[in-house]
Amino acid sequence: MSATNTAISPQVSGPCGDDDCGIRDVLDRLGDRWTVLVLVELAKGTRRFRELERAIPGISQRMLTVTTKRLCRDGLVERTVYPTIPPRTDYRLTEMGASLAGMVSALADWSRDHKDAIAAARDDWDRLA
Amino acid sequence: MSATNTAISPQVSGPCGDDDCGIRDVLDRLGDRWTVLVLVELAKGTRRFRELERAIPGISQRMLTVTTKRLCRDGLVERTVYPTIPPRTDYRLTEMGASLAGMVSALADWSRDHKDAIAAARDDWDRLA
DNA sequence: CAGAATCCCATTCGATACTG
DNA sequence: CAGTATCGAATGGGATTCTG
Repeated sequence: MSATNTAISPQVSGPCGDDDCGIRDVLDRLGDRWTVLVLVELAKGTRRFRELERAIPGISQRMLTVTTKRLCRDGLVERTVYPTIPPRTDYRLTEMGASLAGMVSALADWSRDHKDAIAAARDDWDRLA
Repeated sequence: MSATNTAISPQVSGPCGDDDCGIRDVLDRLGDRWTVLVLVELAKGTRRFRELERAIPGISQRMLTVTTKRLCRDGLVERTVYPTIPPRTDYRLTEMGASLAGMVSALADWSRDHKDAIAAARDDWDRLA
């Protein structure tokens, strides 16, 4: 791998010259259907399993379990289990998770700013299909 | 739950309250295997089909075609065809595409800064598996 | 060179049912 | 409540072949 110079390229600040540095790991999570929504919801504060489920319409129990588990594995979310009856589990962002949520927020801002332009471009394209 | 206070939260500026605004459209593209790499390569300048293919090791002709086409459809990339023999096609970012590439760059920076921490978290998790 | 078309496998995800 | 387990459909993407 070329570990030489990322400083030359003017357009791209310091991302990844030839390979994908670590961005694929991140995008593989962000890219799936639910991770971002869970992240955004947890950015508002600590949530229980059931609260997340209700806050994210359409998510299945299975996918919520899978998604939160992956986030925990990556050190982005912390899980606290209270062995009460009925059981209770709290999910909250770690510091790193909150940091990522900030990035997601920026991306969400971008998306909102450009969603109309994207939709218009698609219309043009599809009309000429 | 309190649906009032997004202004209190310091981490999340103004993303999307309950739904996913337009961010899913963006992440659906960014999330797939090759879009980001094409974006990063085009951020360096105009590229021909074959140049992109060589610059992105492992991509198949099919996926390069599919990926560039999707980017064109979304108005992020412009295609210029020269009806010569042999044919020649130039790809370049639109203004909006360059803007998105900037976001991707920021995300790549974040990924690089945290990839070690993420890897460490995964190791910890997997060790207790 | 720059694709389009086809085949096929792997992964993802939704729905459902069951458990401590 | 907070999960786990299993199954089937849809999707993504690789390899290959063909064309202007």
